[in-house]
Amino acid sequence: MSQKLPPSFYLREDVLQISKDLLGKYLITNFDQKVTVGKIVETEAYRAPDDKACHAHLNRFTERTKIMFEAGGTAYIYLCYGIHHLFNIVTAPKGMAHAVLIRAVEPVENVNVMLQRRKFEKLKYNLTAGPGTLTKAFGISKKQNGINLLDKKSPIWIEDRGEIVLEKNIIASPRVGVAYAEECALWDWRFRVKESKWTSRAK
DNA sequence: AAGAGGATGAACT
DNA sequence: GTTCATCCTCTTG
Repeated sequence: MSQKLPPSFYLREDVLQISKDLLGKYLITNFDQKVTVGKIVETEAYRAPDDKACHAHLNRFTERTKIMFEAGGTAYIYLCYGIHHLFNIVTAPKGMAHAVLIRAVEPVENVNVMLQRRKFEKLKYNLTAGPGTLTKAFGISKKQNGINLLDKKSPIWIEDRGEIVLEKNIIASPRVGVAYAEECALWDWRFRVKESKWTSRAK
């Protein structure tokens, strides 16, 4: 049992709930006829206009942030520190700038392709732990910014394979790298699967 | 037109 | 724990 998540999943207005619901779902990319699959084990929520850590804080609308105002199900990918491509999923109806950052996945299928892209000799727990590393392992880059994950031709999509992560198995903690966001930096908007070895370093 | 800084990761010591 | 790789976006003048 394996099904692409429907638009209704992304169009909800509770980005915190969606961030938690995405745990245990499957991220799949298909580039160069290579299909890679990973189970999502760590996410972070960003929500304009009140969240100071969100690029679209106060609904700031620029060339970069305009993607976040698209309808739920759109990919928001941008370059961080000049090096890392970070993959977010836009949520909520068009006009609301909410997004979920995918921070870590557990490698599931075609791990050898991920190893190749990362230039790893053998499998290690940091293969896909961290928002910048998983995009590299999955071949995601800024070029896919703005695509619709629900589009039949999309090379990136999310599947539900019937797994449910219970609330008690989810650890909420403050987001990382957002110290500048003042009181918002304290919000527990980072979610990870409790027993997973594939999340980025614990706090 | 220019400059600062960032939702990070890896390789150091 | 520290450093640095490295470039796009936004702000300021």
